[in-house]
Amino acid sequence: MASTTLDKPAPGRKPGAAARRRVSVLLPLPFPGPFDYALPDDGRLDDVRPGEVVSVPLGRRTETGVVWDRDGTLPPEFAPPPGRPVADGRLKPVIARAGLPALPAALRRFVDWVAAYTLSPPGLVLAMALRTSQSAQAAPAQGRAQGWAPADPPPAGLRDTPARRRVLDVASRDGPLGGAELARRAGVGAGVVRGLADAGALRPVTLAPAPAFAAPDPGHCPPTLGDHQAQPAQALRDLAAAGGFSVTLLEGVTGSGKTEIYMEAIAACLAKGRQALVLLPEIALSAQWTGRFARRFGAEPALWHSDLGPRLRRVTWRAVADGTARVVVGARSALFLPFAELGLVIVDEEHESAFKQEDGVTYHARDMAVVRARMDDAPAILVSATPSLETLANVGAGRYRHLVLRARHGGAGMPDVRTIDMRAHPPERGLFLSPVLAAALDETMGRGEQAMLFLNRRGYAPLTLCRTCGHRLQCPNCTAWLVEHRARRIVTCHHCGYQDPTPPACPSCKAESSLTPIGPGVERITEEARATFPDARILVMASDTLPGPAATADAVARIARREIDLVIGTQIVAKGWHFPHLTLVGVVDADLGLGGGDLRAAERTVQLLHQVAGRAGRAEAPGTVMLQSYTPEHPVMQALVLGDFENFMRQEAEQRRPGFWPPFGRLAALIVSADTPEAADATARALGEAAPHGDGVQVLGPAPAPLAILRGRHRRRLLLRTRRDIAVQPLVRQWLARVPPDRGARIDVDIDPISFL
DNA sequence: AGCACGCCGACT
DNA sequence: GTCGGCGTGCTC
Repeated sequence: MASTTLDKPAPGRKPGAAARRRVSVLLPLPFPGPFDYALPDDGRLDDVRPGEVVSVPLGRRTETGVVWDRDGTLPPEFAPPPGRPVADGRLKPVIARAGLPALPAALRRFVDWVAAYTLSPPGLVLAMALRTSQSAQAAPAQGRAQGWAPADPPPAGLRDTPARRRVLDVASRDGPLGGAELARRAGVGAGVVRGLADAGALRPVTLAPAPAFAAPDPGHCPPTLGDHQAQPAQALRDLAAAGGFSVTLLEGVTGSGKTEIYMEAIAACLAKGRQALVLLPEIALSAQWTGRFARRFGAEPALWHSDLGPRLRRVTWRAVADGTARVVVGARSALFLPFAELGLVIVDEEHESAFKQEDGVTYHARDMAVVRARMDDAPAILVSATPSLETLANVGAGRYRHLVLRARHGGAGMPDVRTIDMRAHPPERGLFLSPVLAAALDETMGRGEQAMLFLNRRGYAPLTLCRTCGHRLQCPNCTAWLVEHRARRIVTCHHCGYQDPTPPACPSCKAESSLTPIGPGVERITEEARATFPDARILVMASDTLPGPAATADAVARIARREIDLVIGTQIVAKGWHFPHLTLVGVVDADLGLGGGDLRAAERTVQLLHQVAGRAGRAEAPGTVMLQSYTPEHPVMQALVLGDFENFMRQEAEQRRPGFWPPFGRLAALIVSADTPEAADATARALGEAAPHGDGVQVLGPAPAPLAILRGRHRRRLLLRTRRDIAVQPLVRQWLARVPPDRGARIDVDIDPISFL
């Protein structure tokens, strides 16, 4: 964008007659670019600098925005088209500074980059960085506490008593303190302090607010590293100490000690006086992570995620900006914090698809973390036991460095993974656990060890069918079945949240007790396990049975205390939990997730099941993993059985390379949604006709989206695929410009789509 | 995103 | 005769 921050009056012209001095201000609203404002005539804001947060008039309201500068930092094909400049006479003046710390240049460049890459209005990206200012505006600058320091020189003729002596000693030794605290530490009553103040021996001072975050100490409790860890740990320390942008993949099986190794990089970063950011895919993991961090560094990290309270959010945001928060651990939104001196970015479990934000601005936090690191000229570390093919391809191309931890910590062996061929060992009719798995569970619990059943499906059954007329319970708003949740006596849609009491009779033919559950969910597996193992202490872990991070942490603690014999869970159990007494993991349906034509179905299944398998056998007892499958010969099952992830990923790469599928090509998805199928079709057809074409460019679709109706909106999809050396953004931008906007139909763009629904 | 203006139905 | 529905358009 052409407008620079401060256009000084052209030399030789009279100020006033010349162009008014204007500033670009980016507002946290969905406009295509920043707006220009005049500096007020009184000169109050003449020294306003890029990044400063200001309030400006917009229409008849007042908005908070950021003084913006964009001096050609984006590659031209990424830069949004410049807006028409507004005539000087129509400029409104900036109202005032908002009293917030300025957004650092690296963050401003990052906001521009993310907006250009994701084809989002930059203001909406800025909104993520300002997600705190609403509350910051409301609250006045924090009130400063009153404290007392010894008067120097002391007033003449001060009566000296032992109590007064102690107060003055404490005040000079411990620095200025509040009256109550001073009295407490000196072991005197409040009257003594007041007396000294009245006598002029204590002078009132304004106390700096206590820092909200204690400084972590890199030397607090350094780990004793195993032989296999020493070298990678040193490599990461060197990287963080040297600074400068780089990306490193830290790969190591579960239990190889990846966390303690990358904490050494954090130590080096801290020692260098810079801040570190750690991204976790799910905030439920942060409790466990925070504990480890505190043991290593003697202080808690700052936490950042979407449901922090407004007060803590504000305090944290400011502490990150002024540098008192040295280490932040958080979810993807932490990428947009105003770090004063960011020196390291870590993405743990980098393969997790939870890093992809799907609503609002759609971005992949792993990829944007790398961009953020580049903006701050800092190293990035991607961590995983099962790295994504994208990251492995970057390693293969020499763009990323690679550190591999081979051994498992403490000498524990890798779990023994086998398949159970469900064709040869079918469960009894109406049941879902094969006799082989049931026997293994029985034996494990008989030895006093813990077992786990994994099934990535919530509820009782994924489909409910009427035996009389064949009717299936379907969501009224989506192309999806209603899932029965027997414990809550409801049927619900997992896509839009619709729910209804479980109908007593078939809604179609009115036949009584004719509705039959088809297939298993965790609730149904739990029912089966209760019947098979009546004495076992069973705990169910699913997102709808664990209402928050605290409940999740409590469940994990109960398992660790051996109050549970059998854990039955969905996705949530796959996370990096430490279960020291768990020795058997049974995967109820290992084939689940392989169907459905998703580009990454196989990769994701391997990653998920490997992660689940990693819960087994961490301490002395070796673990066993049993995969119930109808296709045990499938490459996914073989990769898990042989533990040969590397070979599997190589094959996966060779399947994607010829068709230029990611990571060997680029994708952009266009999702058309409208109230009626006709409106959706019309816009989808118009997009299809205006589709870009050329060498290395291909458009697939339009086609009904797999979820053809979602939340009552009819959806169509188009997919743009290009060679890796062709950027999709300019193509999509021009493409959309060729299609006239149609009221009622909406087009959402998803760059690098992960979900194909 | 707000907040206007703007032109068609049931009410004091 | 008005209050009010939310459709379209604008905000430097």
